[in-house]
Amino acid sequence: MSNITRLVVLGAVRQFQPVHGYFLRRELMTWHVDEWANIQPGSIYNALKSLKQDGYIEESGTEAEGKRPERTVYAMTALGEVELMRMLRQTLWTVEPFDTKPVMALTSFMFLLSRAEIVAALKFRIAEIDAKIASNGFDINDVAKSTTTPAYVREIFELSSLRLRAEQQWARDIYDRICDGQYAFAGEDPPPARS
Amino acid sequence: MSNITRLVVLGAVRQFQPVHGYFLRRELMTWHVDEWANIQPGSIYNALKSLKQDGYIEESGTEAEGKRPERTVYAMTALGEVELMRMLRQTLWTVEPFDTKPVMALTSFMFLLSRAEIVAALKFRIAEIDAKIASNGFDINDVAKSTTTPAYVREIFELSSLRLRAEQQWARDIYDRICDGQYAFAGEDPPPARS
DNA sequence: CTCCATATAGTCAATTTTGATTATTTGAAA
DNA sequence: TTTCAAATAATCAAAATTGACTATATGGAG
Repeated sequence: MSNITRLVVLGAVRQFQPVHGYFLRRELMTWHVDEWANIQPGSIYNALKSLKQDGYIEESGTEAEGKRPERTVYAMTALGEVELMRMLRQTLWTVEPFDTKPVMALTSFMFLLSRAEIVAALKFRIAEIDAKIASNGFDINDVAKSTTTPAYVREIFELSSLRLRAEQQWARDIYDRICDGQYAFAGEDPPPARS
Repeated sequence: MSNITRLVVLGAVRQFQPVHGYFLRRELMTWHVDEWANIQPGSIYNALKSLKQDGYIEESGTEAEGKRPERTVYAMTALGEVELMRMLRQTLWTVEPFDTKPVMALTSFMFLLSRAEIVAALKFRIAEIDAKIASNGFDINDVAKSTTTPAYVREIFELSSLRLRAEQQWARDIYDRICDGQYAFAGEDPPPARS
């Protein structure tokens, strides 16, 4: 499966463990992961199987509520904790000009990292986006040189650059808010209740 | 395969026919389809097979240049023409808040439709984006109500809305330029050479 | 009380995608 | 002139995804 599916499902197991597939399915659907990460219910069960096979999660038994069907319950392993952090960091420190899913997944689980790292990475991302936009400019030149490529393809890169600007604006906003103390991160107390 | 892969490959066959898989592969890679549509070479060959099976394209024979390996050459069928237009229209008149690929694919092949339809659809899209942004607002409310959903998930919708604004700006730009006569569309003469 | 729509908790076959691999040919350098 | 990297034109197994399907249980309407 895509890394995003693994990241989202592993992150969700970490957050809700011990947890069964159907719970994750319902919960993640309320997060609209089918829209922003293109994860369908079937993929969740598949991800659980595959994460288990890799030793990142383990079956902590089965249970049944009333006379409902049996449920397989999963929990993180130590290996899984490490892998989740690795995937999260990898996503945090990489800007994808065309794939919107990584930032979305990142946003859902960034509280697992420290405030300091998120702040540093956001700063990095803001600068990195300038670089990607510059790179798009060169791609536009390349495309213009090809005689077969339709001129319209240029518009794709223009749109990508505009979208990147939007993400940059968003990164700036959230950067400020996180610096101001909003949200709770790893190793911190829960945030003060908001009005 | 995703509809986008089918749309892009069918559109490319239409543009370059009679054409063999390896040409499409190279050409589409210069369009960076691996980046903006997540189409890998293998998917192109698979799309060709599947489009052929559906009767949208046909093998118009095989050829070989010098002592190079044989190449299978494809061309559109009448059915394929209709299907391409259907897919293109479907994409044109639908705004996807999270998936960036459809607009990208659309942009590559919109010249197959008439200028009048593109202009009308862009107008529609500009309004539709306002609606999607409003809808995001309600999703934010929903998410806020769930006690299990992390508050950060809200940021996903904020980011989506900012991205949609960017796409709206892009649609406005290109709308103006197309109204001013830029680019050539179905049933028009080629555009005057640009400086 | 009975019926039926919806919820529960998945599974599974078919379709797609990925990435590695194949087997030949060409071009350029040593 | 040999040799070796890169290009040509794919194929194929393995992995991932989709969406339809299963089989039971519950709750509410009539």
